[in-house]
Amino acid sequence: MNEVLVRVSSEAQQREARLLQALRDAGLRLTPQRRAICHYLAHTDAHPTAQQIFAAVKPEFPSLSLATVYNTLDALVRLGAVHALGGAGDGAIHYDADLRPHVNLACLQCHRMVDLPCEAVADLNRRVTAESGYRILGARLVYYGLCPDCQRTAREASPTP
Amino acid sequence: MNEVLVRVSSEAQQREARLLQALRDAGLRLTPQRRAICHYLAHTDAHPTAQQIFAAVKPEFPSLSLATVYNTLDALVRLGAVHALGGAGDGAIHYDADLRPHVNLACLQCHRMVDLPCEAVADLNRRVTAESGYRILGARLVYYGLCPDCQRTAREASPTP
DNA sequence: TTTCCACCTTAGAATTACTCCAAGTTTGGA
DNA sequence: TCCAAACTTGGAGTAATTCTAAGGTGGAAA
Repeated sequence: MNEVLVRVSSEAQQREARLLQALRDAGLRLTPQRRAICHYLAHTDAHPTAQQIFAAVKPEFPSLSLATVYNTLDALVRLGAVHALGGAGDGAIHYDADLRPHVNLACLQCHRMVDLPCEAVADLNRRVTAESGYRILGARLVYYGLCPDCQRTAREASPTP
Repeated sequence: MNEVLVRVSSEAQQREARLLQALRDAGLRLTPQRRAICHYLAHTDAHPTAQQIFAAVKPEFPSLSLATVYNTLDALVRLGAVHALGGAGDGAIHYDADLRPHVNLACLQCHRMVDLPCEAVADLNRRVTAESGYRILGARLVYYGLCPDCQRTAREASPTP
């Protein structure tokens, strides 16, 4: 196992510990279902929807209900432990347990969502902090559009730039 | 009528003209329904959902169909003439005809949300467009934190920064 | 360790936002 | 004016999310 993989694994474990601690601190119970949901959220780089989380955790808990997934996600979002990213064009909400400042890119056609590390985000953070008078605790930056692949598809369909 | 109202009205008229021109330029037809939807979008400061637009325009066009609203909004978003803002917590998509760069500031304590005009947003837009390879059609930039009033309240309650 | 109850999970029905479709209507160029 | 392409409409259909009532369980207190 190389250095990068070790570091990534460590980050995921830290994320998982942070999610569980947030639930504990709020006086909420750590049921096996909630632990499994937090584990999956912390260890994925995708930005899964509630349905995808349900499908991923279901094999481990065959009795798992969608309502439990929604309940847990709602709690984590209200505690500020995960970010809810909506409007990817598929009508679903995507969840992101990575709270470090970054831009999310959502494709309105294929509905995939990816991260974009961006130096300009730090600059925006500084300016918003300085100009707003707010004590900034977090940010959700989502850009919507067409990914390179879907732009190519659209151009082939209608050759009007 | 004072100077501010005149200026606001002028901006709304410019927005409306821009929306209609975008449809014309794309070779789409300017039906009365589409004109009414553009008029409402350009003259509201709220970020209405498709349902709200439908309810607002319906009195003028009793035969108006929701499908027409969605069709028109879809065209305007694809043309980049309005921004689609998802994930407001209500599962619906909100539309914004104000393309000027700004961020939303949400206070976690008093739950008020305000706009912050910010030059740095234009810079971020440029960088995201250049670095991502995406065709950007919209964005939702939300910062969470404590507004000045609630910071003062929090300091008085627990004097540990 | 045992008890107990407030909180949690579950299944399925209900709600809501949005999309699809076929038929009738209208726009805007020729 | 004429007409084909584009648009509108109403209703049915799809998918995400929320609600509800009944049974189950985590974890603090005894």
